[in-house]
Amino acid sequence: MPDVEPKRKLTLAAVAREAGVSAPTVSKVINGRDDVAEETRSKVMGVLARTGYKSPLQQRRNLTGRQVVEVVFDSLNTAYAIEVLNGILESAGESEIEVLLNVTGKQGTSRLSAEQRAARIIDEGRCGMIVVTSAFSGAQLGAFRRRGVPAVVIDPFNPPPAEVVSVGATNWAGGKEATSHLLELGHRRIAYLGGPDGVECNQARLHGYLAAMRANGVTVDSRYIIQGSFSSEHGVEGLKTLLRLQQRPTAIFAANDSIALGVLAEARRQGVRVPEDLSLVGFDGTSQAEESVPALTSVAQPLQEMGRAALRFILSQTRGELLDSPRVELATHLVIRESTAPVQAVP
Amino acid sequence: MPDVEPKRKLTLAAVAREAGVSAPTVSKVINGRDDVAEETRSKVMGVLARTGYKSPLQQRRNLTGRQVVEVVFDSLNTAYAIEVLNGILESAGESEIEVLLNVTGKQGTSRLSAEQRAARIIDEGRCGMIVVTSAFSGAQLGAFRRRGVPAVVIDPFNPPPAEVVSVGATNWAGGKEATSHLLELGHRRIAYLGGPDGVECNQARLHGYLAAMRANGVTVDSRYIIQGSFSSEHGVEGLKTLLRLQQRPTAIFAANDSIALGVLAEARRQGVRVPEDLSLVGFDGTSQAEESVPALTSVAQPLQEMGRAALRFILSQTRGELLDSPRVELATHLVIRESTAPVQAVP
DNA sequence: CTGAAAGCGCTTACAG
DNA sequence: CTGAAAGCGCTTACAG
Repeated sequence: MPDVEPKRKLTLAAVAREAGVSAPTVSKVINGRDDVAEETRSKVMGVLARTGYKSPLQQRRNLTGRQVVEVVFDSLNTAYAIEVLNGILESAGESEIEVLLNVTGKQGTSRLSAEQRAARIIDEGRCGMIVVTSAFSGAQLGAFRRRGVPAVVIDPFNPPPAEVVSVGATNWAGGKEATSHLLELGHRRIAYLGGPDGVECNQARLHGYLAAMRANGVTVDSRYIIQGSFSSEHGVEGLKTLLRLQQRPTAIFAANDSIALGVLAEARRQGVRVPEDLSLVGFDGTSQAEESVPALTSVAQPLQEMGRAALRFILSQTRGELLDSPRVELATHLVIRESTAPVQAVP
Repeated sequence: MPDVEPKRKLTLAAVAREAGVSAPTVSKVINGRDDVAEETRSKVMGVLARTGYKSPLQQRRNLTGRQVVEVVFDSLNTAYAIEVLNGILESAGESEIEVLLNVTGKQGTSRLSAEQRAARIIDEGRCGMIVVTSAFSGAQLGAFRRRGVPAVVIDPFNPPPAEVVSVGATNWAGGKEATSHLLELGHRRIAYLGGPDGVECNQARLHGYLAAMRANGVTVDSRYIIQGSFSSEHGVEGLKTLLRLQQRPTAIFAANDSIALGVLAEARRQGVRVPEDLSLVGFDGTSQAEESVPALTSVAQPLQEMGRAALRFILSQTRGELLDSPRVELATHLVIRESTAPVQAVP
């Protein structure tokens, strides 16, 4: 006989009845008055927990107020960030979740300490937090977990503590695929224009590149590896440096599309033709790569899907579900466009 | 004798007394019921605003949380939107206001009616709403105002009702300046690749163009005016159409940078050199214009500043201040880069 | 469209 | 400590 009582609204009075005390007594327990016998208090607390009583204020919040997830970016000035954000927003729209957006800028993690922020998130009944590229240290992320705030990190700069869920892409495999593509086109002098040295996804891409080179028995000239930042400026400067070499590379694998577009712009200024004189592969697969002339061959990350996955994981954690793995990597795939071609006869 | 009555808590009943109506009536106004005479409603609204009445829920909320402003975009897929958003976020950060982000997509104004949305905004103690490019009809915006939700519109597609504050740029003056620049370079065959026909800022830019042409005694060939959408595809198609004309234009004024970049990409494919064969001016002054090759001459809008201004106006309204004008236009300015040059000897 | 009356759910003041 | 009674502030149902 299933429990199909006509579900009346759960009031303080009902809790009182259930607990065998008066309404004022329940009120006192809820409001933390101290003029309640310890035995009475725990009896009432038990009923409150069991029935899941919510004050009208809380009920109201759950009715009108939709759940809110806090999303923190270090910056919104990249196509990468926008696509991830769009994925989160789209997914949030479907789940009727609202998105509170925070951009911390380079100065790091804004004025609030991790503790203050965690307290606020709990206080205001938010369902969790998504952190995109850095902005929080491992220690800070740990603090969230300890306070019970569901948190998911997308492409963390450093490996997060084991108990924090993180979402990324198969950067190593992507780097390997990009480089293999160039090798298959006959290129051997392939340069790598990387992002910030210590950042994990950059390292993974670099090592994918190295793995492909090694697997093909190609020795890497160390001057062909130039780490820097994920910016078009780095692409511009990187190409300038590479063109000054005696042995110019015939192909460049750039660690993201911004770098690649910087290379493309500088190549045009220098009269270096892409792909005739120089093949070029980017990473990210942003719309910019598609729209450039020549259109850029690039390793596409499922950025929107990463945003969507992050939100999904927040919701799972909110529901108390356990995730299979604290680290999820979504597959990248190489999109071949116009910026890569077979190597020319080497002079 | 200053008014130093012992400040009793401001209740709904007190507001009713003050307004000379009953408590139920005030309750109806607050909850947006429609069975209230317009006159009564405005009388009560006046007292509510003057006394600064807050429902118990709101009172509670002001104690715990920070203020939240809701920001609604139709899409986040343009550099334009990102820059406006960054302006809002920056300004919000300084004022310790949080930003709730909503993207409605093309389907229009999401699942919620204006009434529901307004109710939710009030209910959750949000301080107002910024709407960027469309997403709400004039009638809907009016509904917000009637419910007392401070609202500011940035670049509305249609002129909003008089009582709604809107922020934009001097589109007409900008269009005129762009066109004058081309005229000064000796161009006479100047085409206009516009955005959606009915959208106000596009019309203003078009009429700025027409005004400059007329002021210089240049007759406009109607085939040189092609309205479409604010997209690079429109630039691509527009240039194709223009190149099929017997009398090709020597210059194009594109209604935004995306269109201009579409023109640039197609020009490169067709072997049309910019600026030697074709001068090109965009509008918006986004970073894309700066980074393209050749760098794009463009009418810069102070997009970040527009975002900042919108948030400022929300806060003024929240404080009950009256604005000097319901419409604010920030100045545009022409940034001359590499995509414009003196007209060549005409064949 | 308005408001007197009844109602709701929680809290307060206080007698026991 | 407890709870009957009064109170508070808002909302609902409905007569006019």
